Amino acid sequence: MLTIGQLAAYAGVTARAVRHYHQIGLLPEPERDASGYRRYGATAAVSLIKIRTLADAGTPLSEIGQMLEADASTFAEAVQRIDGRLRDEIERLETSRKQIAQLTAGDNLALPPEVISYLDRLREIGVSERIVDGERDGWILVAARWPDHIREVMAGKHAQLDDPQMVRLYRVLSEISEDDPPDGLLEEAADIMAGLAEQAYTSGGINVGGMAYDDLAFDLLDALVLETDPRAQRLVDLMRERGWTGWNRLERLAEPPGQPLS
Amino acid sequence: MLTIGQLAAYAGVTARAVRHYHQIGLLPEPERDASGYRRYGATAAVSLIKIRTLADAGTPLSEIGQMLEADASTFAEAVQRIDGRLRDEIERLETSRKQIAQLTAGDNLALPPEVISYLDRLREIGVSERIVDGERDGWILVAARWPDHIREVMAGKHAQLDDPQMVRLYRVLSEISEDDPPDGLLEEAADIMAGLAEQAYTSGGINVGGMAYDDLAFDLLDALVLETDPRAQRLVDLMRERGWTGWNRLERLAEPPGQPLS
DNA sequence: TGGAGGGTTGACGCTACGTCAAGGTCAAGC
DNA sequence: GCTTGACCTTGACGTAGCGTCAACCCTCCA
Repeated sequence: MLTIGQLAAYAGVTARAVRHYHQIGLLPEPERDASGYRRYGATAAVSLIKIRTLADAGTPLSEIGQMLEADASTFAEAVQRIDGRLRDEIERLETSRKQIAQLTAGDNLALPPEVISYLDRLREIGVSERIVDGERDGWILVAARWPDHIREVMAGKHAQLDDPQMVRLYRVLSEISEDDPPDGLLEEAADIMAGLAEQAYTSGGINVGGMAYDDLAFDLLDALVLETDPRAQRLVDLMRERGWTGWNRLERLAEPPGQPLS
Repeated sequence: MLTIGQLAAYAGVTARAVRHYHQIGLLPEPERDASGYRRYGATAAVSLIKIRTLADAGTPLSEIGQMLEADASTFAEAVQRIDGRLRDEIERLETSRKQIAQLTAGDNLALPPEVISYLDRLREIGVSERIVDGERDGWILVAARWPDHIREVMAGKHAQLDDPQMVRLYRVLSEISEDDPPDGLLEEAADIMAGLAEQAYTSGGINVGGMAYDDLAFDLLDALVLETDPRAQRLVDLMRERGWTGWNRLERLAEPPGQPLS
């Protein structure tokens, strides 16, 4: 007669596992000896080995009991089910591995390559790291909201960088984001933005289907800028003076500036 | 400002998940509005998306916090660790799939093919299903104890089946295992066994290195027989009268039968 | 003004055990 | 007979990542 430890050792499991199988009714509780110890016979050893065989093959404990009593066809059916689950799980993990491989290449954090190259180009232009970080976070929001439009949008943004005015704007914004920016820069930035907005307005700007102007994401983008640097509010105000409202999605004010709206 | 449900929807998770991230300190608790609702800004949305990106790639939540603050090399290191764990997990599941594929082929329950063919041969010979089941359980114990010797052992057992006496023994045992066996069969079985034992004894029998005669497994095998059918005890007694002790591991008695041992 | 559809905290559930805690038991050596 | 170490007992909490009640409060819309 075996003690629980001997039985467990024979089957290559821990005593705790055996007790667990008792608890869930998978292995019947054996007789106790005079001192209360569990005492096992050979059939228990056989049962335990069968249980471990199925468990090692990926069978959930909750199904092992039925499988041990099942006929051949029911058994085969169960095996199919379990194999299918294993396959799904493997597939999931393979997907995870692919995704994590994408993350290895720097701090891109799930951003598509188009965005990464745009950020790199900003750095080349001399845009401050602080601004680039802000851009990155913004694009994270955009990529989450419109994963299928991101390439189109980025193509447009890349083109915009060919305009020297846009480059100038980014550089001015970089200076503004410094701890102690020179005076007058805010106004200069607002002037450039207003010019670019005018240009975009007449040429039609970047219009991508599926990106509705009243989308929550635009509000989030605007909010993100203000959360990142509250001084941005000043720029918004200056733009309003110049006849534009909003930030990531500039719109021409209906009323001329200086006039009360109501 | 977003409610928890809106934030969750934006990132493609459930509100419960967001609360969970608060609980474990992965995402900071936001301000509450007048009615106690959590109110989130854009940075929270960015953080949440970053968290999900890493989590979807298989990063444990407990490590995501540090990863988001890590520099590039620390980050890459962590990615390596996680990828390694994913690889291990996939390997484990692949192994499970292979094992479960083995189980598909009938009721073999992880027995090596040599044992399966032996059991099949027993059935061909006309051995009762009850005896075959008992044999199967016995071989499960043997295979668990000596997985590396099972082929050797089975070769010997296959050879034994070429002896008509052994075939006769199995058939007699089959009859005995019936609910109402004829008289005298036990004696016949004992006679055959004694003869076979004598034969094995003079020829040296099956000796496989690594299988010590005092092994616990032999006790288990003997116990298994008695647990499966207590009437086997009668056969053990008859064998003792014929000068043999044990069952799966017969040994010649030192004293002649009928003499007191002390 | 009522009801639907949000939100709040608190708690248990899931898997397959690992790991204490606080004892009682057994076998061996002195 | 005593100690010591290894083993047994039950009970309970911990793990990962949330899902799912329960019981209640808040908001918005017809």
